[in-house]
Amino acid sequence: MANSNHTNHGTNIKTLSTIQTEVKSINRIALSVDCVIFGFDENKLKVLLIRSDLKKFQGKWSLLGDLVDPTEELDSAANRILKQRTGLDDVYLEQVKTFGCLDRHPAGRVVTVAYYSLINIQHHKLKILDNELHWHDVNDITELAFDHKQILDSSYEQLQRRVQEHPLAFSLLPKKFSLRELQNVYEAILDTKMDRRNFRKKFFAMDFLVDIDQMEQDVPHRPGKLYNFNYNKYEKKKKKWVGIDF
Amino acid sequence: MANSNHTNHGTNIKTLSTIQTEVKSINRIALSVDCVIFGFDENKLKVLLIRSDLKKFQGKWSLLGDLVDPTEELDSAANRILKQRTGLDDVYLEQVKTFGCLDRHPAGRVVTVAYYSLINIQHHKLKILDNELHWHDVNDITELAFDHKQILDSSYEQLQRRVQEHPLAFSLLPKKFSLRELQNVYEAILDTKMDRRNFRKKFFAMDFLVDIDQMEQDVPHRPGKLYNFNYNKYEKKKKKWVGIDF
DNA sequence: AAAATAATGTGTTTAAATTACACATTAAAT
DNA sequence: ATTTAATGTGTAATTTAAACACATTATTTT
Repeated sequence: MANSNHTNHGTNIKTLSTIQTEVKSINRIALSVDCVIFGFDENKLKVLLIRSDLKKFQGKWSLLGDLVDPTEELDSAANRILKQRTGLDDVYLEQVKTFGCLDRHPAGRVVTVAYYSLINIQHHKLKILDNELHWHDVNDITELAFDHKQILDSSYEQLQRRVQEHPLAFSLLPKKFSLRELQNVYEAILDTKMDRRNFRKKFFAMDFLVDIDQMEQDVPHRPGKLYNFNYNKYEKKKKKWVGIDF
Repeated sequence: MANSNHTNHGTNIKTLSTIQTEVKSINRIALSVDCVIFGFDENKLKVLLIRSDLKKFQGKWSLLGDLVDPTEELDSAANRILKQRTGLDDVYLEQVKTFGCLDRHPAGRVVTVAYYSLINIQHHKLKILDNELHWHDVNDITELAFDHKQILDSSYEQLQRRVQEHPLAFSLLPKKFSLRELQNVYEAILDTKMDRRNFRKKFFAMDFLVDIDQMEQDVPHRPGKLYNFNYNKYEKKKKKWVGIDF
């Protein structure tokens, strides 16, 4: 933003650049961050929700969010919420979109910046326990408090797009995973079935999987081999793609 | 956002749901919208910039933006800026990302929601004239006021991604266009050269171009045929794609 | 008026990527 | 020892993308 104040098309345009000291209090707006926390369990894509305790949304579930402090970075606010709710640091976090409908919050104008994050459910299973937090199947959610269903939908769509072009799926899995687990993640996120042979072929061709020479443990069937994802190699080789298709 | 106030991991979490009436003034933040206005001229991708009149950024160029009024929708603010600066309604507009670095604005904490828009330069050429607005080659920009270079880069990257999967390019062209012009747009945005025959084949195969049985006028060479893009047909047939590639 | 110019317009061949598809192997469970 | 249920692997067919050259048309130049 920020510019000169010209008269243009008969409209007097005053902008931030004319404000030399501070933005007037009357122009300020409450800002929040909402986190769509995705997990993967029982071959389903899950999202972590909390019961709303607002009267207006009694009994409804909502995303995890909080106001942004004026001295706090947006990403820091998102990370703070994740740490508070899951106990996890260093989770995959990506901004999705900002939602600012005038009537989206009963407390008045609250603009919210949506993030989604991908976590490994096993890593924090112990930390939910009590309270009103629960994992929900993404595909079973029909209604949420506020405009959170809309935020969830946008986030899920962005996840579906991004997971096809970036190595996100691994953030939902343990460091060691079998190809079957990996395929299950993709099938859950993209809501589709894939051919096992072609799936394996594709990933082996990419050459980012490291055979760590270990097998699955405690599975009720023939154990599969375990792999790591080599992020360093990916960072070096990742492709810039060009193609038109719609 | 919005939830209960639990004690969790030793941290007392108070959130919006505890605020029944209104968010405290002290928690509010100035919010702006910045528009990256893309155009296409002389076979180059252009962006509309204005000279900053902030002392701190004297002589520097900046994006077009303004504060969001607390009673104004985010999209409305973006449309208002576009209308003010270009005189255009109904332009293609897409939210990119929200930038909120603590020190991004000298006037204090100002969080800005970035949008990019695609307009046909010819349609409003008359309206810039005076004032400090100018079109700049996207690829020649090395520095901008505020964090606007970063905003431009993010917007340009998003445009490059989206233009490959959605029919955005047509928003930069007149309703009637030749295949050569269309290819020039893609080559400018993606910064690449394409084979003319394969390009035409691809678009004819998509079957969204309507031959309007007219030829280019006043071109200093053999005129090409003119086409429309059939948005209705596209909306009906657009594909949901599934594939993994990174 | 004729020749030169500079762009449009079109098909085929080759290579690469994706899809479809079936059977042997291994460890666990019975 | 047998059954079960998953892992693990290769090839052929199809589709998609890439490479590539020449005739055509309107304009411009001579």
